[in-house]
Amino acid sequence: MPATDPRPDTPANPGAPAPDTAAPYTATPDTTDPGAPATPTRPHTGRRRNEAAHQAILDAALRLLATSDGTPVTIDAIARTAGVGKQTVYRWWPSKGAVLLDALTDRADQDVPGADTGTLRSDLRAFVATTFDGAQRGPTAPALRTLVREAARDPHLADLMQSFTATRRTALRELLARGRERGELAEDTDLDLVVDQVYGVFWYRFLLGHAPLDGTVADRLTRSLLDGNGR
Amino acid sequence: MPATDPRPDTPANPGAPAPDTAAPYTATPDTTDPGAPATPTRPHTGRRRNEAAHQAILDAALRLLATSDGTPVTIDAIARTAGVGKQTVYRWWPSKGAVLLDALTDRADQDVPGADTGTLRSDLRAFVATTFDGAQRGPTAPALRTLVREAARDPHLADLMQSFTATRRTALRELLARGRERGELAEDTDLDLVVDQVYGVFWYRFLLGHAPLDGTVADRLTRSLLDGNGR
DNA sequence: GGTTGTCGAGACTGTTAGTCTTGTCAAGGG
DNA sequence: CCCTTGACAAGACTAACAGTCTCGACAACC
Repeated sequence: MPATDPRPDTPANPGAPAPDTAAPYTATPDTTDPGAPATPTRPHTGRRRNEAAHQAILDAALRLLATSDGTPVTIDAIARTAGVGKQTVYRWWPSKGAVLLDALTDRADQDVPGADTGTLRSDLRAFVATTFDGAQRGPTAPALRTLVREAARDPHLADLMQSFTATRRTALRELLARGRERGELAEDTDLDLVVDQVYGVFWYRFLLGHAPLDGTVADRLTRSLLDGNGR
Repeated sequence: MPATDPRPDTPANPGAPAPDTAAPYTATPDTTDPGAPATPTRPHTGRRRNEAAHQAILDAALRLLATSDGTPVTIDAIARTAGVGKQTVYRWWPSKGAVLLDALTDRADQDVPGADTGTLRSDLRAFVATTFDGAQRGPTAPALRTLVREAARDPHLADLMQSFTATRRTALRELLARGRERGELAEDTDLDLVVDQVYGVFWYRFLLGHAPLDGTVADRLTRSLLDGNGR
């Protein structure tokens, strides 16, 4: 995504054919440039960026990320799988982590569930359930787990991930603030703590995998947050 | 608890070169184990283990762990700091992670707060506050953070850490079960979920450091868990 | 004195992130 | 038509680091 892409001109052409294997993608496919670039700051000299290679790298990264059994994904493997030189990867991304995160966000549905269903309880329940579900569907789960593992050692990636997750944290916080304004939460509720209870449980179970993260748990967590467990 | 180092001159314990001290993972220096492990098959020949080196390694590891600014602690650095050969480290610990965890647990007060103060609320409050406090006092915090970062890439260490934390998880669960039997928790309470809410928040905030983990938060979390936030 | 096993020191292997080099190829500009 | 510019694949290279292996010395016991 643009956040990690140092290039000023984004082709904005997401419908790339997405080569499935290590096919060398025929370096003469495009482009005649559909539509003039938005800001032609400079007439641009030299060979143009190979968009097919760009996508091939992201695809390869995501595929490796998804099938990695816990072992770290290497840049060499990504480049080889994409049929691309290593330098081509480093020309467009500053670090391995940036490639990985970009690969994940390139495909992950970016819909942050913040719908207003009328009551805090159902809003919260939906948010939690969607979060739990979304992280475990498709190739997302192993990819995300690998990504976090990499982030533990790569401060650059850790930063990127934090701003990535901040979006969702904010959405949840606003959902809660809405409920508090409606009087569905005690006025002295520490919203940040509630947010951290949700995401704390989520990441804790997601990463350790010692307990489920399903609809039942989403229900119980919602109830616990709103009603407590005492009596 | 550590050391005990009976001077080698008086082998009250004839064989078994020192796995009786702090060494849960038992590097098994010799013996090829298929025989009876408890009985010393041989009266021990050869030079004895240098207990000073053992402690020097643990001390060096803890010091590096505590002063590490996020960068991983290397075995070379530990050995050099301890004035010890690298092989001496690997003779007694199976991996870097094992050394690090041992260094931490060697010093960390192992008191798991499970005292029965009479009411679930105060038990829980004390447990949470002690957990929050204990992790942030002294050299523990940076060491623990580094350890988790290492564990993210080292499955062996991840295992060790999981059994290390299991003790505390169990203590908390029993504390909750006691309260439930007393009727202070709803009978259908999902104890594991409550445990994960506590430790989820703890680790989440501890590792990300985006929000405090102090007495006030401990109070609020306890209240949230027991009474909920809704109204 | 002989055997055994530890010691410090450090060379060595294998892996990986990231850089640099080389020869090539596409897109302009003159 | 050639020349400059910059992307490209391939792969050599550097720098870390975990973990292994070897060596000569040394200590404890027979």
